Amino acid sequence: MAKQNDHFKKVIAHAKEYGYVFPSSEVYDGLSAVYDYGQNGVELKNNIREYWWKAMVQLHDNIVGIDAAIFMHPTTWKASGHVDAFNDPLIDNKDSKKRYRADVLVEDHVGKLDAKIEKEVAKAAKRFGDAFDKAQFLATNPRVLKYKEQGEKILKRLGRSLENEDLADVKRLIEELAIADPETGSRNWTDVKQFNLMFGTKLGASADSAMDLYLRPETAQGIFVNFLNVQKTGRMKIPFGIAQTGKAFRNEIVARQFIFRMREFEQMEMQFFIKPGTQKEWYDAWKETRLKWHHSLGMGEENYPFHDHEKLAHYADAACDIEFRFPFGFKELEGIHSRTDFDLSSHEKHSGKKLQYFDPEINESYTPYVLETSIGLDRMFLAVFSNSLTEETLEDGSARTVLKLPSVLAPTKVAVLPLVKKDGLPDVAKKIVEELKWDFKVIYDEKDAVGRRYRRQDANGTPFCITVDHQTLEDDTVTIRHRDTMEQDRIERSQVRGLVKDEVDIRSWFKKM
RNA sequence: GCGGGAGUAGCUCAGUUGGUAGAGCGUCAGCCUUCCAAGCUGAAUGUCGCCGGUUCGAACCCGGUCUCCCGCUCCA
Repeated sequence: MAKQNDHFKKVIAHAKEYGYVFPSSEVYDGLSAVYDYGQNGVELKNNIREYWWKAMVQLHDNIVGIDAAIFMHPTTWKASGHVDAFNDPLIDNKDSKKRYRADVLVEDHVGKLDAKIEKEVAKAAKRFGDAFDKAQFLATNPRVLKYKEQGEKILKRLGRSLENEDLADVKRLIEELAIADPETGSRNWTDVKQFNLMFGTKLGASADSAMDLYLRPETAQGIFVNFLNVQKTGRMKIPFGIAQTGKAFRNEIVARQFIFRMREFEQMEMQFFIKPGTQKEWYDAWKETRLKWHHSLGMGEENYPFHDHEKLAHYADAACDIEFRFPFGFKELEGIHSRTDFDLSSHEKHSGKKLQYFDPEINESYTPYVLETSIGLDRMFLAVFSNSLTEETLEDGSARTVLKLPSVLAPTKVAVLPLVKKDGLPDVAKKIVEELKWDFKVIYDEKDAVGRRYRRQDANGTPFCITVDHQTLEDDTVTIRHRDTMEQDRIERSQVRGLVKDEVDIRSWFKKM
C-alpha cells in the first residue's frame, strides 16, 4: 500500500515535470480537482481520443459520431432523471464524523418497520399453521396496520419536505424518529444540507430574462435528443450507434485522486440503439468488444477486471464496469450499461415528440433499447500514464526512468539526435526532422551527451531515437534505438519513415484486437 | 463538511535554541566528447502559500486564512 502510494506520488510529479498535467490556475494556488493538460498531455489525450474514435466510428460502418453542445434545454435533465437523482440531502453525525444521505437514513428507518411487520407475519404463520391467510392478516392485524401507517406517514412527510426543499423538516423528522448513526448510535446530527451535483448557470444577458441552465453532467443526453436527427439524415438502420466525446461537469462533493475524479471531465460515449429484447446479447457483445480495445494497448490483460453493478441506476436493467488497476487500487474506467428505453421514452414524454424507429423488417414502430459504453478520457489518460511510468534497474546497477507509453499514443514518436554537435551531423539530423515531421511529431535535440538525451526521451515516453553519427556521412545509414529495450539497429536513412510508421500506426495496433 | 498530514527553486527535499535562504537533480550558455543520465566552466530561478500579531529582528513562535494530499460520506 505504501509502495502504491509512492508510485502515485511519482505519477503526479512526473506528469507535472514533463508537461503532461498541471494543477489549474496554479499561480493562484490551484483550484481543487481541476487540472490542465500541458504540451505533452494534450498530445497523449488527443491520441487516446483518436484511438477510441477510430475504433468506434471509423471501424464500425453502423456507428457515426456527433458533437452536441454542452448547454441543453433544461427539461432534458428532468427527463434524464438528473434533476431528482443528482440532488442529495446530506447530514453529518457530529460524533462519528460520518456523512449520510438524510433520505436514506429515514428510508432505512421505515425499512425497520417493514421488518417488524415481517416478524408479525412469521409469528402468526407459526401460530395458525395451514389456516394462515397472509393477505387477510396484513389487511386486518392492528399491529401491522399501525406499523404500515407509521411508515407511510413518514415517507409521505419525507417526500413532501424534499419536494418543498424544507430541509429543516427533514432534520426534525430524523430527530423525532430518534434515528441514530447506524454505526455508532449517536444522535448528534448537523443540519441537513442539499448538494446539487449539477452545475447551474444562466443563459441570457439580463438577469430578469435569464434562463436557468445546467452544464451537462453527462454527454449521453445529447445523443438521445439527436437520435432521430441522426437516424433519419444518416439513413441509419437498427442496430446502429452514435458516438461522442466531450466535456461533462459534476459538482462532486469530494473530488480527488488527481485526474481520476474531476469536476470537469471528458467522456467518450457510444449509445447503441437496438431492438427491444436483444439487449442481453448486445450487452455481452459490447463488453467483449470494449475489453478487446483495452487489451490491444498491451497494458496487461490481468489489469482489467469486470465489476457487475448490483445496485442498478434508475435507467438500467444491467450494468458493469471495466475496472483498471490504478495506483490506488482497482477502480472504474469504463461503464457498460443496458439502459433499456428509459431515456428515449422519457424524452418522448417530456417533449411530446415521438422518438421511435420504424423497423421495416417487422413492419412496426418501436422505441429502441439502448446499450451504452461510456469511458472517462481523463481516467484512460491516468490509466495509460500511471501504468507506463516505470523505474528500471539496469545491469550495471544504475536506474532508468521510462515512460513506456504504447507507442501509438506517445506524444512524440521520434527524437532525432546528432551524435555530436559538430562535423555537420546537426545539419543531417535537421534534414531528417524535416523529412519525418509530415508524418509524426518529431523532436530534435543536440544538447548534452547522447546518453543523457536518450534518457530524457525515455522519461518522456518517446518510442524511437534516430541517431546521426559519422558513419551516416559515409553511407547514409542511421541508428534507431528502441525505448523499451534500449537496443539499437543500424538502418538505411530512407527506411526510417516506414519502420516507425509500422510501429506507431493505429492500424498495426488495431490488428491486435 | 469533519478528522489527520503538508505547503521553502522546475522536481525531491535540508534549514540547529528566531539573526533576513541552501543542496542534489533539472534548466540555460559555452567547452570537451563517435553511443546510454554521474567530464569541465559559467549563469538564471524563490515576496519560504497568503494576511495579521509577538519581537530590535520571523521560513522558524502565535492567530487567522487559502490550497494540496489521505480517510469518511457520495459517485450514472
